[in-house]
Amino acid sequence: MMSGPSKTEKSPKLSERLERGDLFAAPCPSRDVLNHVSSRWGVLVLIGLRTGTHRFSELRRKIDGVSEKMLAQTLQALVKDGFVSRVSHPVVPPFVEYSLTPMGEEVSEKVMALADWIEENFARVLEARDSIDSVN
Amino acid sequence: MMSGPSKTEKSPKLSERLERGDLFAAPCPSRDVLNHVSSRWGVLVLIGLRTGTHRFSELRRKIDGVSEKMLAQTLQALVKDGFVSRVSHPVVPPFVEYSLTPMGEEVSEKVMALADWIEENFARVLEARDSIDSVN
DNA sequence: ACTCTATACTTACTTTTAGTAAGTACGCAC
DNA sequence: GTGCGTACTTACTAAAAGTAAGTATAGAGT
Repeated sequence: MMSGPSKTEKSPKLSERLERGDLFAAPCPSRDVLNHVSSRWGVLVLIGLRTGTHRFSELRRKIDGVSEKMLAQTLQALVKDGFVSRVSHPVVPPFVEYSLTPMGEEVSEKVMALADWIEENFARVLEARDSIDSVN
Repeated sequence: MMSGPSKTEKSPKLSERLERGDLFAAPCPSRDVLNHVSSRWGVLVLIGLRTGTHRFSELRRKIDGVSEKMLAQTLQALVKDGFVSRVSHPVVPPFVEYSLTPMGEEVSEKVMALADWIEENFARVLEARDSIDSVN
């Protein structure tokens, strides 16, 4: 009767986990990167830029529902992480171009694969929700 | 003079975009699914369950930093969407088992691919951050 | 001349969400 | 009978996201 629960999974030391970049370790810095990429708007920006360079307001119109504040914030994080490049032309009115870096295109592919899967299998999710509701 | 900014990208009607499940459309319901899956803890739960069935507190210990509240909330969303199955044994103390459904294994693969990419390329992100800092 | 629009942001403020800590029911070991 | 462990839920607090307005400047329209 569950005398030895598997709570005693062999636990590699924290330092070891961090060296390899273990996402399960709380202080793992790659968690931040993952969060930027998989954040609500991060995902959509990475996918939105796949068709090429966009300026700020163009992206804002494309990604329905994003606020200027959040778009700016999201872009800043992605630029800092090296996924997006920002080219600002010092004219008036402002003209700034955003595009994917080579690295950005790589993550974008992964993110896109995930998003595509969800769009394609959305009907199955709806079915699952229905049958679970009927169980309760 | 940028007289004709490309703000006039041909915009398919909202109804059309929703029919195809267009993530760029704000009211698209698959955005919710994507958010559950790509949420901070959703990602880690989906990856954590890949090695097999876990009970609640086992997962909590595995995913360092998650609170009981958030783990419960995350699991509930994933169960409702049909990615995770929950089997409760009516004993005391409580014994509940969580595991990936076939559908859950499919998304988990995509999520895992993304997470793996980030862990493998984390060094490149750090380099990017450094060089950007030096530009400013 | 003067208002209006557009750009790419930032800033103050409000609302929503996440995180923290404690509580719960029950059995078992000590 | 005191404390531990399970799988949660519930208040409360902190952090994040969302909203609205402000900013500088040029060109279009009236």
